[in-house]
Amino acid sequence: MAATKDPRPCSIADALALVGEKYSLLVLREACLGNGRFDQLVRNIGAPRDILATRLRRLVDAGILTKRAYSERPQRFEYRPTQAGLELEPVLLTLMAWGDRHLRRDEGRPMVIEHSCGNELLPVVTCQACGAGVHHDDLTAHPQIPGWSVTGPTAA
Amino acid sequence: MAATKDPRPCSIADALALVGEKYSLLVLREACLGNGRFDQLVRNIGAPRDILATRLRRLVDAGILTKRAYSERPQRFEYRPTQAGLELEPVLLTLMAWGDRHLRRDEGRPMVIEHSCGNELLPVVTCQACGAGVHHDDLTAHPQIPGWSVTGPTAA
DNA sequence: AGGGAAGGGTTTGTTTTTCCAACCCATGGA
DNA sequence: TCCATGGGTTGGAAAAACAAACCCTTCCCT
Repeated sequence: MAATKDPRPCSIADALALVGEKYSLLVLREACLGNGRFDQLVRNIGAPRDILATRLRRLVDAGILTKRAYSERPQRFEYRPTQAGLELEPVLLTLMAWGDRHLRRDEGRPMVIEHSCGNELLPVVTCQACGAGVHHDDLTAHPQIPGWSVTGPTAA
Repeated sequence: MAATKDPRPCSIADALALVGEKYSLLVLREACLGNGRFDQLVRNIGAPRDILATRLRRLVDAGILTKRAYSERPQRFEYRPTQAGLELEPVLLTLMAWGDRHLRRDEGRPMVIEHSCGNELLPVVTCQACGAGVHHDDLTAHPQIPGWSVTGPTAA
């Protein structure tokens, strides 16, 4: 049996250990928008400068951002998303859509994303195999690790 | 021009203000899995009990979870996702897939999700209008709020 | 040459959160 | 009766966030 004090092994938890700290995903948002300079990040995110510096180091170490000079003399830097960082963008888009739907029922949206197809982007999470939109009731969880079963309606 | 100290208005930031605190999304994960009892949450998440109690209050207040009794005498409670909570599940799935890809290249995955189509779920974020998978280069951001423009390759 | 200002941070000291362990209370079972 | 279970609350110590000030280099203006 699992020892009485370690949590469920989980990629969500692991991902959040990297990008789940306060401001981290907002840093990634700005980097994806092309606003990767330190003072832009400070202004657009509203985070304390020291915390931001800490987050940037972590995200660079994790391979989610890179720090590149956009000017030598004077040295000036810019943070850009790596491939791994760009692959987190769908998480941001999905979260943004959720916020638009549930937190802004009557206000306008602060940002609209246009897809290259010409329409406004409404992100939908689909099953790669069948293409259908994903809904809770269509899912069955299969824990791969002994001792970490699941009890509810999503159970294996 | 915007005052020198308020951040960009953003649904991602607003959503994270609700579910971005440490453990909140893991609570939702367990609730979605059907493990919504206090001691299950403590064990499966590994969070301090007092923090968990705080998070649960916040998530219930935010309308993401509901607290329902599964037994009177003795009173025993269970937290279940609301509709709004279920609609956050795609965020979790997308994050899990990212973690599986980037944080576990060589280990096995801790959990596999089966879709009702019979295949293993690989979540893909698509454009509702055209059905295509979403990639960074296909997106153009249109800020709706004067003063919050965007500079980079995703610019409007 | 002197005096900013911009950019990218670091330092210092204070306020919040987290964390851990212990405790509490009601019911139920041995 | 005594202990276990479930669902928390409490108190004190440790860690993190915060705000404001500071630092350093290079450019620009006069």
